[in-house]
Amino acid sequence: MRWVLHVDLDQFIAAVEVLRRPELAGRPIIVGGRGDPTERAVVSTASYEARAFGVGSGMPLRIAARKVPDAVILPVDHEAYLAASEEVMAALRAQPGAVVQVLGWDEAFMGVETEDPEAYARQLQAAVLKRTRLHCSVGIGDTLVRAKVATGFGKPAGVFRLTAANWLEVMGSRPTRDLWGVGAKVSARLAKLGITTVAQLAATDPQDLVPEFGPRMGPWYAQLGRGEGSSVVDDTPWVAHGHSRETTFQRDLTDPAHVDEAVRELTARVLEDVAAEGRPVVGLTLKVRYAPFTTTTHGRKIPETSDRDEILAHALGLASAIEAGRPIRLLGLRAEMAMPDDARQGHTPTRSGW
DNA sequence: TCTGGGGTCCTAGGACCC
DNA sequence: TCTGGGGTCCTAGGACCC
Repeated sequence: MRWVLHVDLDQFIAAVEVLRRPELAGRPIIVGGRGDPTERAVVSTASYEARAFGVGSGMPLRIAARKVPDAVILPVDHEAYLAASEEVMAALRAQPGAVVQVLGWDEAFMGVETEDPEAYARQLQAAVLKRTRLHCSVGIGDTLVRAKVATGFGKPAGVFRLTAANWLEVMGSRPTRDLWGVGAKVSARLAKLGITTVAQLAATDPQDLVPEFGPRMGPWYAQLGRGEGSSVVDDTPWVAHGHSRETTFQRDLTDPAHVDEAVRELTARVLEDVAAEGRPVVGLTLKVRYAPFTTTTHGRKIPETSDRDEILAHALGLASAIEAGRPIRLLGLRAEMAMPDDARQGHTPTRSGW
């Protein structure tokens, strides 16, 4: 029988840090920014020991440090995590008959053919541990959504199966927020319609959600409530649509000359990534976060080009939309690239494809 | 209390064309 | 004075994920 497995590394970033510094094992570890809790930055990952103090991803580093007085605070080291990730994915691909769809540094879907998915999962965990010294949890499902949600029940280092047979029994009484793809905003809008639990969402007529969420998202949420959707694991290599870079300024920017300089620098950084792929740029989007917390974007399609000066001129053009004198906390620039004709759209299963 | 950085996809509404 | 209907393309903004 065909199964979907979802593999998720346990506290991945913190675990990688412990591998190269074994003396940190068992200590509360917080990884974020440049590792300096006096700077503006957020937590990338906290070890289980730090999570016990109420620290989690996305929390301002300053606050996390305050919550855990004797925490070990480390800078983010992308290269190290990428290298570890590649070893993990290689271990997954080495499994018998596995189709592997990478979702991020620390997670992947696998399509496998087996009569005993739990045994397959256990063997997989052992193989990953042997090759990388990292622990992972595995969700087993008959759809991508069910496998993904199942993993949460397996953590840490466990295995959990979620299928049509036990979906409502396990998930029915839980809040819609626990679903993959339902965040704070959507769960609030569902609640406004009287839908607060997964069971209630599962029982909703898909068409009834169209007025609130539109023709695609409405029916998709109803389907999500039932745990249904695609069960196809797709290992087509991912082709990025674009690349972006952001900078949070330690002190808010007000001088237009500094803004101009920041845009030039962002453009250069974005073009490093773009140039490495050798595909021309077809659009630019400038993101501006004014202090304290208003974010706006200014985008434009541009005539296809790889010329740095041309791209820079477009970026500076977008920057002219910035409100003069208003303090700026963050600037981001995204470059959209021309897509090869045969490229798959997106690396994550698309909402419509689920 | 102060909110990263890298992505993807969907929707609304305006501009424009026939 | 009252201003179609359908279609496409584009930008802005929102939402979500890791």
